[in-house]
Amino acid sequence: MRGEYQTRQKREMTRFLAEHAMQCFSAEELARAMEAEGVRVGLTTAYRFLESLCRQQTARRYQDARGLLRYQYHGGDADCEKHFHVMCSRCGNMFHVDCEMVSELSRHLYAEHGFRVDARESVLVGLCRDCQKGGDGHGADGTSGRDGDL
Amino acid sequence: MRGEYQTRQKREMTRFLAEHAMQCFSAEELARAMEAEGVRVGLTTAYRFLESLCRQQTARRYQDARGLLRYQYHGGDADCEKHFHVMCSRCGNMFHVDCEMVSELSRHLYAEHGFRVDARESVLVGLCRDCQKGGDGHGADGTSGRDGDL
DNA sequence: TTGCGTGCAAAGGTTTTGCATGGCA
DNA sequence: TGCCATGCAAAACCTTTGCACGCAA
Repeated sequence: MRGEYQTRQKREMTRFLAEHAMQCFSAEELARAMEAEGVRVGLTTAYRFLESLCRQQTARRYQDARGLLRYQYHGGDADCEKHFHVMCSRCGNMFHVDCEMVSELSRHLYAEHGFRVDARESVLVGLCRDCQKGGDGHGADGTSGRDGDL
Repeated sequence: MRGEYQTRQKREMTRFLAEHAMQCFSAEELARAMEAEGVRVGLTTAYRFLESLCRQQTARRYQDARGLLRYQYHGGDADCEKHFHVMCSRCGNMFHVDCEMVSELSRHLYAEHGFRVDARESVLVGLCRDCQKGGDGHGADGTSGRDGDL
């Protein structure tokens, strides 16, 4: 019989990510966060789970400023053609910016420069509002309660 | 005495990169390309050389779609605030797109969304002109004679 | 002669894979 | 019972570091 099994780990990771939708986690951060919730999840399992979410298009994968793979759960309803992905080089988080300039930019780059942009995969880098304020930053743990939109 | 030494490896790598300005190489690709030119350069040396170019601002470092570190030599005269960096997800090369929309976009994102973009670090992903034409692509070796502007 | 540069080998860190065991259906 | 899922350990990968030797100045 073919099909996926519902396991404790998957159920809990899914719940956790849904509760922290749009936040960004590396596999290790997720595993650690799960442990903090009282659910031990192996690193391998976290990797496999996050990869499967990406395959199902319910999460997005990207590399943060240090080259670490991080994942952002969006539940499948993120219409990523319509917003920019902006990543803060300081805290490592990624945000969505809903903006009418996205389509304008895509159109322009194709019409004038022949380049077919994939907005889902493109990431603008810079400083988010919080990190511009200075201070010592929040590290790149992705768990600081920030949500996915600027 | 403080100062840099001019060695055969540095001289040859510099020459090669200048001849292939704006093309993208990983350390391994560079080492292999040098070998093809009859100059053996250790992988470590290639890494160190490319990193030093980045420190001197004569090259830029980025990660391609597979997470590999790749370097683009631009000789220091690239005014990267004024163009987009667009990376082809198929061939892995990065191109510059001189475009007046860059500053417009930066201004807009800051004014309307509070995000301070760093155009030098930002990479738009998609398909370059060549790869849109289909065919089997050229692989990601960065040595296919393409130059850095679309 | 001095000390920077080189390249091998080894270490480092992240992600993936192999495999025996455990758990869902 | 039959598979799928899990997690440990090990492998795979890319990149960086340590160190002895070579070479530029």
